[in-house]
Amino acid sequence: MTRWEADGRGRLERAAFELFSERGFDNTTVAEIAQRAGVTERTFFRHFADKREVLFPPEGSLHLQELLVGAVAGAHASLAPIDAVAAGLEAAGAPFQEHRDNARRRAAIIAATPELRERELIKLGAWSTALCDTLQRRGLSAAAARLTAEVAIAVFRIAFDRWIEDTNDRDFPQLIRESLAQLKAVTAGA
Amino acid sequence: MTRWEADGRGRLERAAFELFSERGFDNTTVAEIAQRAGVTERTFFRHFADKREVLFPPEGSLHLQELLVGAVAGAHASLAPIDAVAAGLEAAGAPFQEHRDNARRRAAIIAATPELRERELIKLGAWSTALCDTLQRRGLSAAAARLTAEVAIAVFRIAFDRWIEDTNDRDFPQLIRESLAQLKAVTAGA
DNA sequence: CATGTCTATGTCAGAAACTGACATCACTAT
DNA sequence: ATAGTGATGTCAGTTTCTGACATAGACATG
Repeated sequence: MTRWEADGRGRLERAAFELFSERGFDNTTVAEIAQRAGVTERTFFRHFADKREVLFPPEGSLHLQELLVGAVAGAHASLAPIDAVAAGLEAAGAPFQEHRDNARRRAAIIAATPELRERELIKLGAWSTALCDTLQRRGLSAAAARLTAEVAIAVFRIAFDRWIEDTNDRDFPQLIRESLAQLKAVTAGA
Repeated sequence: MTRWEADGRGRLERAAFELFSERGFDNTTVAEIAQRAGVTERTFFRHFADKREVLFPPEGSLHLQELLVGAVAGAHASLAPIDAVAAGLEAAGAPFQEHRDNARRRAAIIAATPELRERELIKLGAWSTALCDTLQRRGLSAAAARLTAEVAIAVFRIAFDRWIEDTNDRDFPQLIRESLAQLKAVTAGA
């Protein structure tokens, strides 16, 4: 038993999610989030570096990054980098499958606010950096690794957006494969 | 004669650039920028939506976006999309050539502060959207256009970073072509 | 059992980023 | 002349975020 209700951080995340959904990010103050979670505003800022960060908890983002990097690092050495990366993207995408409604709500919140889109972009940038390191460890040159990593993340974002918008319930890994195939077609040139 | 010194906006941009260079973005207040420019803090916020925006004036960003889009739209219809895009990227990159020192200083400021990197990413995202529209007007499917546009911007960013870091004074268009060639190699698969 | 340390939180004051409402004053058109 | 326009100043207020210090339960140690 602690002095306070357990999992203050989780309560803050849920309160923020609800309030952002109801009235939008801009029309929600940190004080309101804290109040709904039953803590102080100051406590909010001890858990999250800033107001946006509450939507990007490390459990989610870091975990996915590890899946991505792990799958790429573990892919058979004979695989071309781009195909090792494909395996990584599918691995990172798989966990979403069961949380589609939630993912959609979250995407809606983020899409509605430029500030949040900025944050999302830089989070994906971190994935790209991690992926780049991993690819270099697979023997790729720094230049090729950077390019591959950036393009891979672009493919992930596009596949994710398609998955969110998709009305036919196609599964995420499949959309990754399709996007990647389209990438190969598009870059093949004339 | 107006009541005030001319070009308050430009003075604010220059003052901000200097101060950010000298002491960094975080250690500079808007009040200080305004003071150096000889205006009020309130005036700053009438010219720029927020403190970061002063580093991303529309004259720069929008102009380049028009070069990019214009070159792609004007590229010969027989060109493959990816090659039309290559022409656009070179066109957008060309103006930098003569302002390399300035570009480098600016890049240093941005690289030093996550908040500014976020803003830069979203600005490039706008380029991507504009490019996507243009590609669709060239007859590309929405899906292929999005993919091509995102990848193109990734190539631009990478080429730009290489150009900034480059010690051999290679020119920007050339770096674009090299990066694009590398992209084709990397996506070709095994 | 007493005592001390650790950790998560509360309290408070304050800086800095931003916003809305209203005033001012040169310039411009009628 | 007079009225209107546009860029700025003034000022009060909200919101985000930070630093310093206090508090209370959990836990270990003697």
